[in-house]
Amino acid sequence: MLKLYDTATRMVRPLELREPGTVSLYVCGPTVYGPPHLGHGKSTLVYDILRRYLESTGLVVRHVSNITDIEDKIIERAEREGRPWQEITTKCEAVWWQAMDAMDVLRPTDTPHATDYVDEMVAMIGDLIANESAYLTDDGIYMSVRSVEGYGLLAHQRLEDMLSGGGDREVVGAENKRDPADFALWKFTKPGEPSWPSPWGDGRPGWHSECVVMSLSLLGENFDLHAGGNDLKFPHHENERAQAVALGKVFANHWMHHAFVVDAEGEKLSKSLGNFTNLLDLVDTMDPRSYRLLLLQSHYRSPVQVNTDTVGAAERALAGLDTFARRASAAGVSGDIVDDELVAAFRERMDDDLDTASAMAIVFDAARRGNAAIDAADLDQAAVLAGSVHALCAAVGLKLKAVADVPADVLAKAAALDQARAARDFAVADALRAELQADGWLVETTKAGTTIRR
RNA sequence: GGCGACGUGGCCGAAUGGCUCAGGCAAGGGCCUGCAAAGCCCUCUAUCCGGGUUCGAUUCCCGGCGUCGCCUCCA
Repeated sequence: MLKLYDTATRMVRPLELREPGTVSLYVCGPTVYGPPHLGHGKSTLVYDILRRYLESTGLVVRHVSNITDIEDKIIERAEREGRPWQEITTKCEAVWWQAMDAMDVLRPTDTPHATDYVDEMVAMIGDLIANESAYLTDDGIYMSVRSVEGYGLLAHQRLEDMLSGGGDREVVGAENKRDPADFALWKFTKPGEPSWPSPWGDGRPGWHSECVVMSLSLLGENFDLHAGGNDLKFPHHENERAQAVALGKVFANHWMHHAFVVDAEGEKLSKSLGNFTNLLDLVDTMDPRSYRLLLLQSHYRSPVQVNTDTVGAAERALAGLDTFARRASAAGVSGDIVDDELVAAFRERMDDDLDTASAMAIVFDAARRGNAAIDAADLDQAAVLAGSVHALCAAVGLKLKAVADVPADVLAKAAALDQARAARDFAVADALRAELQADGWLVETTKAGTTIRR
């Protein structure tokens, strides 16, 4: 069984399932107001890896990840550009899925949109007012965090300590709040802003109310795992939990948070980073699988640098795995047989808080031994290793390419190259190879014939 | 000011109270090859500093230095 670090208890502990055989997972999704950045890529890849791994062990994963399609940033951009806010959210969401598809990230089983759950949010806020956990002010409804037992569970700080420092930071909505730590559940609308009706006046839900309603609505109380970026621990997740707890509901059983994508100085990602402007740029210029492999070679709770150097190194490592897949296929040993011991070793590493780096070390080692087996013409051994490597890679969403896409004219040139070699006309053969290489192809001339790939 | 994380070889990056401290990238040598490439074999280099606990610490504790995160919208 998978053991995961739990932010609430600060321990690696077994992920206990509410319903045996099924994992209920909620991942905080994007606010759609701009192109996805590298950090979104890490987030979605980390949880895609988790999900695929769980599924590979036979579990059913109910994976809910929302689209936040109403939020201050969306409104700001709409106003700034003089466009309808829906135009922005629709466009940005389309771009989001485009990037997800490029990275081969599985669509969540449910992708609730905040705007579809406003009625439920209003109902929940009403309940919070009714039990005096929330109160009405001139500019909206606020949650009274002092009323919540155990507030600070994820922040691991007492409220007083959280509020005592911070230097010159401003307290949002200070003039209306009873306590500086209180947060907005409902914001009354200003002219020209999107709004929904409520018993207290037209307005829009606060961000923290969106996720708690969507997660509880789709997954129900006491769902297994709530996940997101490190920054969401506090206040976002803390505040989601506060609302559920105030209503007497049991919220997530386990909390998972991943570390950021950072720049060369170890600082959190700003707008553009490294040599990539955003996620679309990365998937356009590199093999998107190499970003997945880069993350697999580190730990999800460690910060990671994502730039052309690090992704490039992963791309070359990936090329080695592809080569093994290709050689195995050429040797006719690309079957489905797996080595149970390898799978067990792999799972042991994965089950230990997703030690993907060590798990991948097992895969690389298997690929190396597989290549050696092919060289030694030990095809039985090669078949088991090839099948295992394929299966283990697939378990973390990495699809190896056993066949390269090569256009007919290039293949024709390769055939000509082989004819020249057969005729021992090496001058012509070398010229043809140089031509192909000049066009960006990797050319391998072997006894068995020439292979071409990118 | 409060809370927390991190500091491993040329680079990235796991693990670990002792047994030769993964793996990837890069580098060097070799095998193979018409030559390359790919593959395989071999080699190379590390646990920030100072104390402490211990038979023994990179690992645990304390201190220092350095870096970063959260406390405000944020994956």
